[in-house]
Amino acid sequence: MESFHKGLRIIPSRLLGWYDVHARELPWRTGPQARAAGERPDPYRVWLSEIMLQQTTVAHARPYFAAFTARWPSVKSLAAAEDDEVMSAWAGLGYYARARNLLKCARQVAAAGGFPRTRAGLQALPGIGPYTSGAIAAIAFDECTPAVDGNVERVMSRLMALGGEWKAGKLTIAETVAALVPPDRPGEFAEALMDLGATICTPKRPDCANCPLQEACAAYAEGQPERYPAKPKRAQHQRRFGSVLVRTFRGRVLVERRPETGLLGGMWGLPTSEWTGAAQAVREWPPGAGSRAAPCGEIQHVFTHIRLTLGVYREEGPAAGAGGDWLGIDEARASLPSVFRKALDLAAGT
DNA sequence: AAAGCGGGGAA
DNA sequence: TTCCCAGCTTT
Repeated sequence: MESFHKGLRIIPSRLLGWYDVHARELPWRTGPQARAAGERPDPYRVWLSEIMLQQTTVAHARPYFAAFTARWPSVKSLAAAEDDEVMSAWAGLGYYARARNLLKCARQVAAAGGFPRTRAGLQALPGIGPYTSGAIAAIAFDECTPAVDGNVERVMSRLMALGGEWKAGKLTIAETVAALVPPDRPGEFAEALMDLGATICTPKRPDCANCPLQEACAAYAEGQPERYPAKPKRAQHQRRFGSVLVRTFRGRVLVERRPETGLLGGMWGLPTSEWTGAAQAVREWPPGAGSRAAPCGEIQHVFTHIRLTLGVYREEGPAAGAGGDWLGIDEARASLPSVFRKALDLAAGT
């Protein structure tokens, strides 16, 4: 037990020493050398990156971060954007409640004249929870507070060889990390822990030979670090079926605004049927399809908890009923969430 | 406490 | 296929 705690105590210095050499270079990050030279992170860029990175890989978020910061270089400029501009710019990144909350948050922050500088103040803002508040407070404002994300949970569960109930393990991890945060470099400690999880202490086949914390790691000592974390299995996807209409006219495509809440809330969508459990729904024509609509195949798409198959129907000509919204084909392709972009691409290729 | 919420890459 | 990714919000 004593060696266990002794091992834990060396973690901050070992980790920061490793980070000084191996830190990932990321567009939203102020690296160890720049920090040492006195450069400070921009809270806006830290916040924007943290929101984009929620349950999202660095590779996926990277081009979106570049596009957003080019178009909206400050929280003030983002706050002044139209809702639709932001939702469309977010298209393809997923978890669209993040985009709605992003705009709400930007407007609150702009109205207040800047970001709150404490964890508690940050967490009161829309879209900022326990992890993100800690990360921004530590990275942008040097608050001595932990930032526990999936990477950190994995790293810590291995260091401590946490078996048993995962809920209890997460509490232990939160307490342990909180006690380890070094007051002089809280933000870099958070970044270092995440970098270690992303590059060394990976979910499968961790690179223990190059880990700066190897001698402090209980899971390494056991010989099977990949056994941790012992998370419960997730529920299986439900299967759903439906159909979708790609109606084009004069180089534009008919779209409709989806309800503000629920799946793909607030995004543009294509007219689609109810999604049911009956496979034959794929062959039933979507609402608004006329007599000249033509089936052009199926698309498959996986959401967090739904595995969806949609029959795609294409028709040329104006809508029979009341107008609706029309977007240029290219604009629609860029503004639609992935499931509808797939349908659009299928219809365009047939 | 549990469920809802996207999308894509890696193994 | 399965897992997981710099999680948060709502019920």
